Amino acid sequence: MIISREFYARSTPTVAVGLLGKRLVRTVDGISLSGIICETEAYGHLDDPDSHAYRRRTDRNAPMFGQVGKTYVYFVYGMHYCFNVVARAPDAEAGAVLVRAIRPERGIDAMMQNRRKGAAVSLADGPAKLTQAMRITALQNGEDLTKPGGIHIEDAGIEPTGISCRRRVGVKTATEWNFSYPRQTGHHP
DNA sequence: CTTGGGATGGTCT
DNA sequence: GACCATCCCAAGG
Repeated sequence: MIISREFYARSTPTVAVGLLGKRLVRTVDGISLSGIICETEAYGHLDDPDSHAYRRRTDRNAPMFGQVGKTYVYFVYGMHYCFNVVARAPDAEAGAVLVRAIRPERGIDAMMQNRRKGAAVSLADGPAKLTQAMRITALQNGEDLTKPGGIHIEDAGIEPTGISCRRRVGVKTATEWNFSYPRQTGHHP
């Protein structure tokens, strides 16, 4: 079942937690790539100095102010893309959830090729590794995640346990808006 | 295990 | 001109 738009019309941290255990599905070249979301990070608006949307609306961060349930993909460090889901409460102006890690399910061979890796380890356990494995680029910016097509998110019937909240990675603000849950056996993710 | 540096370019000041 | 919501590899404990 594809997740409907109402799911994304709640507070950004709530959606960040809610996305844990959901399945990210991407179809490219007729091949289905999928994985279970296991780490997310919430980014707000005026309440969040480290958010792209903190200062004002610009061409780049415009998706964070747009319709919820769509993607916000941006380019960083001159070579990487990060994949976000636009989500915010009805009374909020901007917000998005960075998906930092998935546990690959289908299309692992294709993901290894996309990542140029010979082994299925650490395929998508980082924001830029994830986009590389799933071939997500700026072309996917603004796509609707609530409809079948190139990319969508669906319920996987998983109820994550042992969710931990930590400070976000790579930013200054001490907001505990990073959410993850461990796999049943082994380490993170 | 941890630390440090290079790659590489768009965005905002 | 500085700053990145990063990754990878090499070197050191």
